[in-house]
Amino acid sequence: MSRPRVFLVDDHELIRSGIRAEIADHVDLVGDADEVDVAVQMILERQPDVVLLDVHMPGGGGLEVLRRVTPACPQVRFLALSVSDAASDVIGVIRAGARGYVTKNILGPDLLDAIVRVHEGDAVFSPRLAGFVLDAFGTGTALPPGFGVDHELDQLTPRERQVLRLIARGYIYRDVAHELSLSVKTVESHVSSVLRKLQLSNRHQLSNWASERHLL
Amino acid sequence: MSRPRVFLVDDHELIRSGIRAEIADHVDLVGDADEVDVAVQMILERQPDVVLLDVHMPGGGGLEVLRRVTPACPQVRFLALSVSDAASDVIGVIRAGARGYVTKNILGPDLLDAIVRVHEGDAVFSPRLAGFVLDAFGTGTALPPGFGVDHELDQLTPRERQVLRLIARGYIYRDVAHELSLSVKTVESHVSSVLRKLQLSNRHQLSNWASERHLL
DNA sequence: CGCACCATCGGGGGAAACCCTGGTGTCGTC
DNA sequence: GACGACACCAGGGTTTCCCCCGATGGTGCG
Repeated sequence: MSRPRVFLVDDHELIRSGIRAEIADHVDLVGDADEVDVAVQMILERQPDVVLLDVHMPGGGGLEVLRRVTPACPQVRFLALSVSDAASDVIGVIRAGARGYVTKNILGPDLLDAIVRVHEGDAVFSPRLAGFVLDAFGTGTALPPGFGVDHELDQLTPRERQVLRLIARGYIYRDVAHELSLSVKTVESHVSSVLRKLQLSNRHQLSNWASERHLL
Repeated sequence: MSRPRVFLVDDHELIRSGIRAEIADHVDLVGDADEVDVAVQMILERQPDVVLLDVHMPGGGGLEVLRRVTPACPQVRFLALSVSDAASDVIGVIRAGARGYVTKNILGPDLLDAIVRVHEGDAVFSPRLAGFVLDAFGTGTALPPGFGVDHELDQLTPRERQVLRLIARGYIYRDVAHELSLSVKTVESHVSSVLRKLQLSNRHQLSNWASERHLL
């Protein structure tokens, strides 16, 4: 596995430069940002392998970044970085799709290790967090591949899920409508709702989203 | 395509060692097992590309292995291996998700070929089975995903394959054009050719087609 | 009852995708 | 040189997609 391309999001310049100094020799730092909008924009452009993400930031915090990037770029992995070890913070970002969570008292080499492991697909937690994270999701072993958690799928109504499945298979609206005995306009409505709820922008992303979660 | 990582499940040590001898020089044998529980456990751990699976085994048989592994690891492909050529056995494992079925009188080189082809996404059946497998599923074309064999991909010109890859990733025509320094009209041309050659009707089906063959 | 949510359907508009026809030029082969 | 395969581009038309707005019922809840 080659050097991970890492993007850094934190609102404190001091912290950013500290982290840079710790990890710059072993990863490719492809950029950093100190606010949500800029971060989202740059991450989408530069497609890093791993985003180091401060959880507490003005403008929605790391959660907002996660929510806006993940639907469009699910292959970008997030490692949350926070001074807090509050359960709600941890659970929040994990549900939003982060692949790990470490506190800022982590040591440089350990941070590096965490980045590498997230890059390779592992989920990484500070030891004292690991326990209750696993508790929160039931058994630990059920978690791993693809932490994503179907929090998002839960938001959909039954009808929307039904439409989603057909759309994801490549049906055009007309055929979905015929299959479900609906009008095309109704199908459009449902698809719009699904796209809005999953924060996707078109049905191509929807197909990918569905196939990544094996919903076929 | 690199050497497939193969796992072997059969309750007869003799058969296992025979198969090992036949194929060990050309694939990476990452393990074997002689009972269902152990097999499931090890397959989940080692994530082979292809599992050679005996259909008749104590403890539920190969079917049970399929049923327990596939939901967690859909990317693991199964090639069923059996002394039986009974229709019910064949249909059963195919429905459970196996990508192929060969009888044990298969010759070493043919077995090797079958493994490689399953690894590459093809579906493989002993010649005398192919007939009624097709019957059982209606028309041949209803069989896939992954049956039609990649004669289809061979039909495409290099440029068409290049366009295909980008389209399958969800690029819109304009972006494909920009990426390849073409006009949108040229991209349309190529896509049209691809759709016609693959007998698909829109780019969404194309995305699915590509992702089933993991061409990303 | 009011209210929120869901499912259904519609209009209109702009962008994108799809389809067909046809044109150019290059290359290799017969 | 003629022919075919391929890559490239264009015009013009139809369909599909996506988004905005709106409307009607049904259902469940405080």
